[in-house]
Amino acid sequence: MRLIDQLANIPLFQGLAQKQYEDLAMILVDQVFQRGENIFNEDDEGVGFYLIISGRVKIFKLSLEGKEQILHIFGPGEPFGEVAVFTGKRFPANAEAMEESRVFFFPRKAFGELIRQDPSLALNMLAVLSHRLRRFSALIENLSLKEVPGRLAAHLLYLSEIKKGAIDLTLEISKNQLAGLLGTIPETLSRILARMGKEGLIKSSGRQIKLLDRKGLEELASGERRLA
Amino acid sequence: MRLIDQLANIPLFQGLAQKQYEDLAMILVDQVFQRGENIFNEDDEGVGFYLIISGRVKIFKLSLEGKEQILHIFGPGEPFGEVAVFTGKRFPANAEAMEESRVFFFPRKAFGELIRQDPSLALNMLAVLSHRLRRFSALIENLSLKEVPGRLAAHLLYLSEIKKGAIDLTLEISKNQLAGLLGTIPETLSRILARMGKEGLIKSSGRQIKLLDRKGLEELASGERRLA
DNA sequence: CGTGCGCTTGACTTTTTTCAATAAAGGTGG
DNA sequence: CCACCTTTATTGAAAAAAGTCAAGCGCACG
Repeated sequence: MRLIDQLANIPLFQGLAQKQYEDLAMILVDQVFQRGENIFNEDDEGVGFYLIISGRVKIFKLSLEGKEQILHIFGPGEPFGEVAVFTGKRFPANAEAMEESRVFFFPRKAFGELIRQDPSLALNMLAVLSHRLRRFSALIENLSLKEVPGRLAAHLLYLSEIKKGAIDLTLEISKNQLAGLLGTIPETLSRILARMGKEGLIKSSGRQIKLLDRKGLEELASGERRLA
Repeated sequence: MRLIDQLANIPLFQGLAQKQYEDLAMILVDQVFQRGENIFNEDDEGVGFYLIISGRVKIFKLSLEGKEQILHIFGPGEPFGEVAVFTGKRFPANAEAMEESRVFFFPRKAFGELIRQDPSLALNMLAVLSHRLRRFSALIENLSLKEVPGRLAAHLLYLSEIKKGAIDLTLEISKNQLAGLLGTIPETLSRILARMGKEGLIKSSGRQIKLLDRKGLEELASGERRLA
């Protein structure tokens, strides 16, 4: 019954009845995707959703010219593709494994039954979606209200916050991907990183970034300050 | 029983048991806001959510310099502020009545009880949130992947689609607000409208906009074409 | 009838992207 | 372990897009 224990540790499935775990285990499909492998594409039929067991998956939009805007990067324990399940429409974005990733796939119909039976599951799912909407609000705010240095500063502070205020950060993604996450391109990111370094706000080498002037970064993020 | 009938016609409350309508009617607070009146602010405690009965409400973020990014414009039958209910955190944006608006307020705790009792209510709410995430994905895509002419073209086509393909559109909001919705400023919007007119894509006067070259607009929206 | 707001236009500045070239890093097979 | 090749990152110069500032028009509303 290893599988059931695994499910019980997922936040999304917290606090369910034993029977629910068994049912979940019955309907899921265990899948593995290789690094770079495509999981689904925008406009594919949304026949179910996924839950990451190990690895990382990026959800992104693509422009005609090939520029990509990353919407999310998800890791273990996080579900993705649920929106299509509840709207009954197609996936609104693409999903690709960033490294070898194991995921559980939950078919739409069967999962719908389960959720109908257990309000806790529905409430958990509501919390997940709400949290996601909140993150999107922040992303939209950044994209439209801040220029790139502000977005980057906000992102660095966010990373630091996740690490309980740590000053030494290690990027978990390539700078190309970070650019995609910030809604810009690698060249621009590179320049801004360099400028932040010159102004003594950060010290960056490779994927290591050290925050030297937190207050300065906060001012940048809020728009009170700008880079020379 | 007028109130209950009113509730039964709201998509969010579709298909509930009679008892649920009575309960909903018991907990709601009937409120009216004047044009321009503030309903809640970003970072206010999320003590409940709202449902619009009549009027229109805009949800928006504000930058330090006062530029506003409109996240949503909601009308009758649409709920707003629910994210705070399910995350237990503060509101992620501001809400303001765009005209005299009547809303029902549902206190967080009481509503939580109801949702726990009725999976249909939870499922409806999931559908609403999913739909919203989908719209946000589109907004993010537009903000980061398209330049302003493309966003405007996409928006005009969207308006036309809502009107079943009508060619004559009437803006329901001021151009200032349209600018906020598109993530730009009034001056830029004004210029682009003028350029689209010169190129024979549209004809605009005041709040009337006539689409003259749908294919051209589609090309703009997808990035295949650009304005001279 | 004047004040104010929404809208437009012009000139100018800033920010970001594009294009191109090069450097550094990382993995693969010999 | 090294040479090779691909991917990732950086930098400069030029072009394009959007934003700022300022001025002016027209229309609604008190």
